[in-house]
Amino acid sequence: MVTLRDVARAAGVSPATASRALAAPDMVAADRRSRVLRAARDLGYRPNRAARELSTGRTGMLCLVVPDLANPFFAAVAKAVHARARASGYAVLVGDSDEDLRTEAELVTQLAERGDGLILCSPRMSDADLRALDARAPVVLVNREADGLPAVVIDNADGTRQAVSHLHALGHRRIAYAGGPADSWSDVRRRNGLREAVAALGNVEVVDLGPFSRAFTGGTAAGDLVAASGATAVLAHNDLVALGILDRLQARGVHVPQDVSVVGYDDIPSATLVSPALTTVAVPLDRLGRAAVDLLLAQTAPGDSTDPGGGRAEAPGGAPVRVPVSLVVRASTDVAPAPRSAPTQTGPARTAR
Amino acid sequence: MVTLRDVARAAGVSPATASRALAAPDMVAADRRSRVLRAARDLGYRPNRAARELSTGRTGMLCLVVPDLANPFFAAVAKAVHARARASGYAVLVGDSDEDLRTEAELVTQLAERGDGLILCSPRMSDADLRALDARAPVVLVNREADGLPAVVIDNADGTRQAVSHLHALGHRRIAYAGGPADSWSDVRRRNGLREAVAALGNVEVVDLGPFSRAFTGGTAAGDLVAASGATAVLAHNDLVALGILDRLQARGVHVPQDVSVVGYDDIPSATLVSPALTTVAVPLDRLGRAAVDLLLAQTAPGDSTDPGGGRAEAPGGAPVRVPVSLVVRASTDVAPAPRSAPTQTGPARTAR
DNA sequence: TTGTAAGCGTTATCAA
DNA sequence: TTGATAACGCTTACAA
Repeated sequence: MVTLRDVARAAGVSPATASRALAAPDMVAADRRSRVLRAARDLGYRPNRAARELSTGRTGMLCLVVPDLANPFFAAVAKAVHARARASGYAVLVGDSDEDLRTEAELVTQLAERGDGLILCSPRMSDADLRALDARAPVVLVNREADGLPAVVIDNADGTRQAVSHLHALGHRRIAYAGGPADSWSDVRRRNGLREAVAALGNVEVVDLGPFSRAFTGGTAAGDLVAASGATAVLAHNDLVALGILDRLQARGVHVPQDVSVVGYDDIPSATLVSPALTTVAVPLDRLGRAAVDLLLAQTAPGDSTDPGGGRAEAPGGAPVRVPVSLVVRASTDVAPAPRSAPTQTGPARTAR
Repeated sequence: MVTLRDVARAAGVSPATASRALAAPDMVAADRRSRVLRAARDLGYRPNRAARELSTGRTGMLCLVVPDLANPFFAAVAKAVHARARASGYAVLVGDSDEDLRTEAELVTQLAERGDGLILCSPRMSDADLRALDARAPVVLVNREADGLPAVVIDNADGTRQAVSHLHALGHRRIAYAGGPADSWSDVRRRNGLREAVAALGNVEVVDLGPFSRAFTGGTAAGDLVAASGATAVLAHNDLVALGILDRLQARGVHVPQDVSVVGYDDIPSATLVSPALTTVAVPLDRLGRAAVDLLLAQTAPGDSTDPGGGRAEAPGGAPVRVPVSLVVRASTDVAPAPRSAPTQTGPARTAR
């Protein structure tokens, strides 16, 4: 193994100069610098990570913990985090908690001592535990808020607002909502947006179909209720539920969008793989991931001076970064509602595509 | 920060004894051991990773590089790798090459010096580059073979064999194949399986629809050719292509499976989100990932003695681990083929569901 | 600008 | 079984 001493010797300088020539080129005279650089190249010098870490206390790695890597939602965040981290010279240590609180707790404590900071995606941990963790290593929350911890969240309420507004514009006046689990942090917020939007509109009626599992099967169950609800449109907690509804409605001979319009949330890739393609509230997962990295690096950054008004990233403990969402209109809401009459009739659409 | 010296001092022993008490408990007297353990606990001692790494040369991390984390195929592998690595006390450094050769090359060299070994999933690098990398750090290939490097691959050919056999049993005698890119390592093997199966059966005819992009859109293009081919069944390179075919056929009024049966490959989650649900060759991604970790750890393992006939994992440089695949029959091949007549007719199915 | 030398926290070697 | 002590390879005061 080639060490810095070897390079220094070959270049005829001290190890300190060699170190500086590589890390802080401006601090060393041009001729010596080039000698060092060449020696390093010739010898195939690769700095020893562990030694550097031991000396500096920084690993150049950040940790990302998600509930499920195989979930397209979190996979997209992971991809974005990786890209942004890499662009800043960081490697990514990834943790999959398998949707389990205990696993999550173990994972974060293990990873905390391996990286320079943690990005926690939809963590289930308590606020207190999160704060305790933050004392060990800088933490950034994604899709979750806790006390004053830096966080980046989706503007959940605004998404439902947009969806309702879209449906209202199409003429829908009776809209069903197929919500997620009652204890879901995001569903509460999506419901709030729904309530506000409806209140603002005045002439819209909402049928709460009740909570459903956040999966395709949840949607299957919801589908039957939609058909019986007399609603001309349904807004689902997320795309998986919406896809389940779509499938169930079609199996029952209810045409989408002619008889019932369907709107999802998240815009997972599958939304475009079905017909009709799903209108949905697109969540910019890549922005979520990028913002999280920026927030973390802002805390971790060496130039951690007071920096008055300098950095563009949120100050630690500042207000959460709220990422905007946007409705993507596709075929599943392509037409105006049929006249409000029998719930499950399959009459001709008022407006054909 | 609490160091090992602090613990040693508190326990009234030397740092060396403290180190041993924690790492190799049997090497130290019971009384001292318990004193050290208690002191460590009381003081909240957390060993410094960097120092340990510097001293031992081992990081306790392994690196995983995939072409695309957001691809459900690779996401599943990543999840499995993570789970298996964690069970063995390893953390996972993840790299996403974004399907780009240059990025992949940079990534692997960067990661190689951070972990104890690399798992490369469907790498695009040349055999020579892979060998060169292996000289730096232990490498295990997934879904790729190169020289004598340890690898774990899918039994691609067998999957197509199973699919053809299934279709043949249903009565199909004219089968279309919508292949992937010509330079695809796996498509070549899937084609081989197809050829062999057809040769063995004797009375089956294959229509090669040509290469398609491995995406949904590739399937859309293939769909039209299927309809025109006069085939009663189509086998696609992968599920995405199959889904595209499904969508296109349905848009054209061709009923699946009554008019044409469709079979995919991979069994991505979306395969069950469409109707009819997709019959497909299921690839056990979790086994792929687990096997890869086992293979890597077998190389990395400290007890690297000759171990005659001991370990259950493949010897480095041994034959690639070949993971079996299995056909999952779903609705998209649920009926016997309609009588061979006009290519795109939408006549009634011979057998209803 | 450069060099010397003192760490960084562990593990491993070698006597005792 | 234990304890000094020397690595491990790099960074960084501090001096020159």
